[in-house]
Amino acid sequence: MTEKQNTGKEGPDLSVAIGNRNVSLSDVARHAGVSTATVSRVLNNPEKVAEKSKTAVSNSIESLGYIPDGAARALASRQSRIIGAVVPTLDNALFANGIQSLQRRLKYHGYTLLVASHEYDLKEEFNEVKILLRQGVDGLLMVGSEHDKSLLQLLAEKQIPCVNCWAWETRSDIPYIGFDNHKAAKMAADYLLDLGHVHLAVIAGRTENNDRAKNRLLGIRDAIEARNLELPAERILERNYSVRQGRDAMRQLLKLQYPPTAVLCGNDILALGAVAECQHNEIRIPQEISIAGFDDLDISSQINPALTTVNVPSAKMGERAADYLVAQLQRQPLAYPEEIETRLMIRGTTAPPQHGG
Amino acid sequence: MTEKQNTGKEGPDLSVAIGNRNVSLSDVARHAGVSTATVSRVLNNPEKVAEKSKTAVSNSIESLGYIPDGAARALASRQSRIIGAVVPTLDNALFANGIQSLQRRLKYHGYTLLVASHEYDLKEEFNEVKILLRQGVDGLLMVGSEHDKSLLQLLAEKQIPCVNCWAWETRSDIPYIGFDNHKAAKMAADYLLDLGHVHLAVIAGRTENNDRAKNRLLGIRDAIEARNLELPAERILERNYSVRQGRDAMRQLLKLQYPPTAVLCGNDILALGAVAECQHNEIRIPQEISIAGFDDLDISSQINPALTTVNVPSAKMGERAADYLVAQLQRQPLAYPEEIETRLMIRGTTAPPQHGG
DNA sequence: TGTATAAATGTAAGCGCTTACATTCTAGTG
DNA sequence: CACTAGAATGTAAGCGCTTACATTTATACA
Repeated sequence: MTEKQNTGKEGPDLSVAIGNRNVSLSDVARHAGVSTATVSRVLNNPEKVAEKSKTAVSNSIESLGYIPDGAARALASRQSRIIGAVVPTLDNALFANGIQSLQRRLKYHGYTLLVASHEYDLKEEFNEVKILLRQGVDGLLMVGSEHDKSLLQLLAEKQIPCVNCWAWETRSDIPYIGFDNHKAAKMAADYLLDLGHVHLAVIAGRTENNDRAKNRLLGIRDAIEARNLELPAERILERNYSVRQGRDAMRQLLKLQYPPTAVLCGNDILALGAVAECQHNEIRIPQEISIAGFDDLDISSQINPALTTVNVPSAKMGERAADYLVAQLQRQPLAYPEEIETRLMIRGTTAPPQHGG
Repeated sequence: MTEKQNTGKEGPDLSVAIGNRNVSLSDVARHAGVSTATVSRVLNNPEKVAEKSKTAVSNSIESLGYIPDGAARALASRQSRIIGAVVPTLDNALFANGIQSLQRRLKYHGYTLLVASHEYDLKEEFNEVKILLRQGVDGLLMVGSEHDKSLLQLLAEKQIPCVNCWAWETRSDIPYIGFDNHKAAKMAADYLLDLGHVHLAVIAGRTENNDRAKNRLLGIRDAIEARNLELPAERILERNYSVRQGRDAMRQLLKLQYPPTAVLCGNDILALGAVAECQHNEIRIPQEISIAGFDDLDISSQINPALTTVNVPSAKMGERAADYLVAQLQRQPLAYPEEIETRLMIRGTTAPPQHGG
């Protein structure tokens, strides 16, 4: 195929040299002796190309070390094959896990993931979405149900497929693939109440700008009030996502005149801290106090005693979200929002209250 | 599977209106009564534009809701303002934390982060880098010192600023911003040896395709051999990154005819498992057995007893990496590779061996 | 063998920006 | 006032692809 006076010395690569210009699609076309359109087709619609030219082009691509230019492709085709995700932070096992799984699945579908985080600042979230849109993402994943007003408006304008995760709502403009934090937290609270606990306390995550934490707290409160019991303010502590803060909160609860017999935590990290603090004070779990978490991290089932908690299938959620977004992009009408089930994992940190405690 | 004529009665969606074309830079130009070049200038070199047209353009941008098209900009300017990072997985607190910090800092510099993960598969890593390059990243962050040969060649061709993290090497084509795993692990091992331990065991992370785990193991071995002691094969266990596997490994070590008096773990997660298993068997830490970790996760200082471990400043590393890459891109020659210091955090899980144990 | 049809390929017009270069405007100077 | 340097702006040529449409080639059938 020695086109023109092209010294097709072959051999892998080399080329390069002086004018460090990257090899472009038209270089490939020339090298393979076809038009640029044909090269583009073997890249995007190989079924429309004759076997013969397909192999010629593939060989040229290989030997020139051609890498398509995503920007040019995105500009011409109006799609970037990039999906954006905006999460509060990666520095939270739950999100990291879900995002990892989202990414794996997107890769499987041929998409790439662009992540941004807003650190629990809704204005910042809006800003990040703008940046992602600017970068030309084809689809968008967000966390929770609380967003800046302008965000929703922007999304409506842009008409980009998007999905909300880690939460669940039925009436909404944006589809959800997630779970009902309120319901799940209520389930955990009901379980403790059924065991006979009356004096509950809550170590919640920060609820500001965080509908997940808010709804979990609400679910617990609703469960308690449904039984005509009370959850006084001094028994509701809000803490940042850290083991240390979980410990601090528990320390404070233990100082109360009538300490709770059961503590519900907004997430496992706080629960782990609560457990640690009790052990530090030689308070026996679950005999003297019951503790429950939320998330079911890997570690939670491994500590002594193992933590009772609500299992949140983050990985599954990430996967479904990927499938959903890709289906939307490929106009497969089968895709639909989905409520992911949570399960109460009853383990060693909970038991009925001590009689005559 | 009603193909075709499927009227997507479905839920939300609603796809598109009619003239949904996005507003472009030339729309802005027309609206503001200037040329496209001027609009572009106020976006990229505002100092070259007269105050008057600057405000006119800004107003038009605002009122039209213009969002620049990143692909077009990247194509024309040859830079995307995107930095790529390829990590083994996000599902590891250490990486998630470093990436979070990298991202925060990149944002500060006006860059966006594109993350990929290869799940400890070097071929896959190469593949991911190709994808990132295709997407037009301006710079690249990778983890560790072991990479596919073709990766290095590709990088050399592309001439893109890049940096290796979570490892440290002085002679290398690629600059490092990280720490010396060998040295740090040796430091931990030396500490235990200094305490008088003779029968050490190691629960290492998976070393295949993982130079960090490999070097940590090597550092421990070197420390031991430097004292003419031995580390027999049955005292070296390799396990995946999970608390459960840490427990399993410790269980196995405890079954040995002569159990170790001290166990060095390749990371804190494994160490947490090891601690849990001992507690489960009512083996007192540190009286009967010493355990040390590596990474210093948030939780490690909060358990009882607190875990002795090597502190790895991931967040700092991510930040420095961001600064370095951006400096390279802006041709600021001040940027240089940097060794990040690790520290041994001596806490409650380690003590001299029991006499006559 | 000729013709209709389908398959394969080529041609060339953009996609929405940036930027080199050309042009116009402004203000300072003799 | 004519002239000039420098600032501000405009013009238009791409950047590397995709894709509608035109053209050529292959295939089937009478």
